[in-house]
Amino acid sequence: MIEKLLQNAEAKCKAAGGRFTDKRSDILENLIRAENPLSAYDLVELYNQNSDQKIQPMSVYRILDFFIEMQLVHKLPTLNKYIVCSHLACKHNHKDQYFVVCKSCGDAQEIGMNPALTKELNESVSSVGFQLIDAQFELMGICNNCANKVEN
Amino acid sequence: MIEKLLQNAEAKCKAAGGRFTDKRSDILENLIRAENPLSAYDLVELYNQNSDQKIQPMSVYRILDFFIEMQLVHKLPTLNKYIVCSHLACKHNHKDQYFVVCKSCGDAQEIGMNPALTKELNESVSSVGFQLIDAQFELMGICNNCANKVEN
DNA sequence: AACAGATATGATACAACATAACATTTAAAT
DNA sequence: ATTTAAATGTTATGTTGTATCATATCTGTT
Repeated sequence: MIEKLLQNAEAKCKAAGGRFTDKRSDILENLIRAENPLSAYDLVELYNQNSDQKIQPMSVYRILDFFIEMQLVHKLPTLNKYIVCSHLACKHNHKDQYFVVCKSCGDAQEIGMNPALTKELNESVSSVGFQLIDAQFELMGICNNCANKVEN
Repeated sequence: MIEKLLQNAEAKCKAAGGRFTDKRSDILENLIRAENPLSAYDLVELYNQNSDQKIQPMSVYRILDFFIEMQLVHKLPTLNKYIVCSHLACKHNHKDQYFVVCKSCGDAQEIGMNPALTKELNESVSSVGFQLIDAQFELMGICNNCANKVEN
């Protein structure tokens, strides 16, 4: 299963003229296996624990930037964490999506943007004199799991 | 004009059982006068340049947290900067809003969320098993000013 | 196969953003 | 006047991210 995702990722990188090096593959795999979004430094630690090789933060940031450009990874700026794109398995591109993040457990879900929403955002942004470049965003919420556990 | 905004802010803080100290007032005023969102360290510098008193980052962060709680200031996580609420002049509360940030000049505009959008977000979030807590978010765009200057 | 150019990583240092923890001051309420 | 809570001071440190220059690796061309 993960193997498939990695192969698909590799294909996308190569199609875009990028390489899919061992380090990139390992970092991506760690991010795929993670249940929650991870920070760059989380990935440094994970890699250095599980590999003979060592990696440094600078390299992880570069690798993350590369994957973000490839649209295989998304950054969640409110958390300063990174999450794998939920469409790794697909062939086509998904430009417009947003995320809900559980304030309690940190779980994040990607949500595809429906056309009506895209339209609404574009229009409202135009109305204040802007053109939309990137509609990706995050919302804060609580997942049903956590909502049931705590009565906060 | 600014005087009015500050008075209004003071009233809101006091109504919520908070104080509106000189430092808080000065920090808020600096943020109101700023044309763009400012970082906490920008505010430290501004304050220390323009006042006999000195302030430290820790205090600025505390003051910003206070104002965010009072809903007088918003944080823009993609920029790590802070912006005054566009409804400082109003009496009523405005919980749901989002922002467009110009990638070129850093200008940010607050946009009120219309009910249809709120509804759409709530529904889509529910559909992936979450309850929405905070619908505030940022979009990346380019303002017409900058769009006309550069042909990028 | 050897080279040239582009892509990727190594290594060190540092910048920018943010919080922890404990002490002191200031305001408000009795 | 005294107590209590709120706000700020102070120092240190944690976290996130980038600049810069050197080295290695891959890819295509001859």
